[in-house]
Amino acid sequence: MPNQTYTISELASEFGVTTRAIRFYEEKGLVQPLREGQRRVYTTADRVRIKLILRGKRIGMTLQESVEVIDLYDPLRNNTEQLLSLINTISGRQARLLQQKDDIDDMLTGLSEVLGLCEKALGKRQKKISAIPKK
Amino acid sequence: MPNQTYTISELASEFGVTTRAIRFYEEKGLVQPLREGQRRVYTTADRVRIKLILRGKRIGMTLQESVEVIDLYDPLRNNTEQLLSLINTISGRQARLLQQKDDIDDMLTGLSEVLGLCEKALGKRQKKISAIPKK
DNA sequence: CCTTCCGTTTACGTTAACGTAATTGTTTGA
DNA sequence: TCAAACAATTACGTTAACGTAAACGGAAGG
Repeated sequence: MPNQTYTISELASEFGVTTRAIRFYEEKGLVQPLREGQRRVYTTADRVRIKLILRGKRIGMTLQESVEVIDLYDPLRNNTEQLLSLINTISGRQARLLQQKDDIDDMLTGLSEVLGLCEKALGKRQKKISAIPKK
Repeated sequence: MPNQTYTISELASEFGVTTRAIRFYEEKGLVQPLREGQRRVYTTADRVRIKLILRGKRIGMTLQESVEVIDLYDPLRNNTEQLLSLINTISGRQARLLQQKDDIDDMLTGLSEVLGLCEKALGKRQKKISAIPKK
């Protein structure tokens, strides 16, 4: 049943974004939902694209970069030169992603250290650590 | 010899950013270099801050977020409530970073698959793959 | 002395990614 | 039938993170 469709607000609430944002993505050509009269109708393919776009955003990519990455998947080239160029593009992306992982690991290491200090400083008086309500 | 100092253009070229960017960081209070007359003089501490800010940027953090993370390190709190709050903040950051790592891994997996297809499609005619000059 | 090379300040411009109305349908349940 | 809920279009506003240009100052070298 991948023939399911979605309304804009369904997708918006599923992904935790506004309908404005999704329409904006359409303005930018990132998705092209069908229409049922006036209303937009999103296919599962559209849904996946939006999901990938948001994944890109989470790691700091621009919308354009996200679509570039997404577009690496589809009409698989046959021309040799294009293939070589594609390989190059992919390698570049991979390198950046690995750099990002390193950055994240460094930051995680630092945070763990601070966390350790906190708990140590706290352990002198407390045994139970109750979570603080978010916000 | 951590008493070294740097000019703005030294740091700019070392980090591959413009002097304008570094001055902008100062405007935003992210660094506070000394002055030698009119000229800005950066200490190694300033240099580290800038480095951390740029690390944050690479993984999609805003400048504000970067300083927030940096500021988690310094005047280690003693108040219990503040410590608990700090632990919470750190936990939140860690969660986000782990999410980012997952996103990156997913993307890397996808890219590797496409890369595999490329090389397979290419292997039928080519043995040597010469790198394409950048841009 | 003059030019060239940093560096500084001030200030307006720009791009991305939406937010925020305002106005106008359309459908649907009471 | 009529208001409430959801959707669409149009258009101006906003924030972050600089870019770019103008105008000026010191110093170093030929």
